Amino acid sequence: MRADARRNYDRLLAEADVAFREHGTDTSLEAVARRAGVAVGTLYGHFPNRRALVSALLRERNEALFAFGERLLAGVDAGRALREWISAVVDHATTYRGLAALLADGIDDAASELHASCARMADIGDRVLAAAREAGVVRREVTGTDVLAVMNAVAWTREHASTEQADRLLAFTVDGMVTRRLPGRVSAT
Amino acid sequence: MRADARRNYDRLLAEADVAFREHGTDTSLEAVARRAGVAVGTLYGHFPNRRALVSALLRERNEALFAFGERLLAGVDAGRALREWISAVVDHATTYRGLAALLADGIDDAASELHASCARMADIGDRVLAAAREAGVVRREVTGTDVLAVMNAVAWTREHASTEQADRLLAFTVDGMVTRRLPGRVSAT
DNA sequence: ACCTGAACACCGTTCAAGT
DNA sequence: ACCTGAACACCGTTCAAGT
Repeated sequence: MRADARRNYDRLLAEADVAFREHGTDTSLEAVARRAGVAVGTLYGHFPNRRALVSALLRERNEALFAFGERLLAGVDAGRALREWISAVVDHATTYRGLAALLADGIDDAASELHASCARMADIGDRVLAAAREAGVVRREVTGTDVLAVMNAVAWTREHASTEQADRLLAFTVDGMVTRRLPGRVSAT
Repeated sequence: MRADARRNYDRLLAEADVAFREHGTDTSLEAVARRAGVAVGTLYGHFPNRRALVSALLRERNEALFAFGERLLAGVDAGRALREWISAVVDHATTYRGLAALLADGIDDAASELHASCARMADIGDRVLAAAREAGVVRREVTGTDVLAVMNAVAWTREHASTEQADRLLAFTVDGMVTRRLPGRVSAT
């Protein structure tokens, strides 16, 4: 990669991060290019579409998330691992407004640049869930896609209501998935 | 209202319904006007913005929903009433793709054309919830906004995953909100 | 090998001019 | 009282022409 290309690539990523943080993933790509001091064509040269840009921005963050998941799997408390995994993914899906929708759609669309990381997330989720099931802490009918569905729904609720409200929703749902329940109190997440 | 104005108004509503059903609430208003055989300015004359158009389309549907809610309140089984109310609102919020987001945002935005109907929905929800609480079938910490949050989250999940998946999510969440639980089975909704 | 920027097709919204 | 359609400002995406 040529030195100037590298510089443009980095600038585009940096400005995209700022814009996504501020206006969500639906922000204008033209504006991103403008703020990066680059022609639109340059942006499209590096990132064929919006998802590719999002995907590139999430790269390191994804690695950290997956590593965290593996660490949870190596731990002992399967019930706690499930809760913490869900929380971690929700946090991740909340990085930019609009990201929850991209991720939810990415899992079903093999052509999406986000598909690989979605699949990886699903895989870790399956294993965390399997461990929790084996430990007898989740109901047997809970599936991996159930877990994905809660995570996305809760992330979306953070965008459209509040973090607090989303966490309450999460608490009730996890409680409905869990085998035992503390009497009279929503279980902590 | 002049006769031609009335005709344009009706045509716009009809075409908007078709377009919203097909492409969601984010569809092009220019295209709606075009298909209605009317200039864009005419559309804006009748409906100052997208929400006003959605709101007008939902009018009768809203009335039916509210009437159903009142009927539920007059019934006897408070637990069943809560479940049915949630289901009914989820169905309603699923009329057009993108509607769940509009409704979720509408409750907090007093200036939104959808705010009044959102408030009405919230009010009925509060009363249904109060009855369920009095009957001892829901946990005491469940709030009216918790109920709103589930409904919106589940409606959104219908858009981005599937009706089946959304209904599973709903079942788990309601189960987490409910006082008693059938052993080993997700309760029906 | 990469960048530029004009080109095309589309959109939301407003408003002077018409009837 | 209502409608028209041009006008303005914006956007996504492509691609011939440059370096």
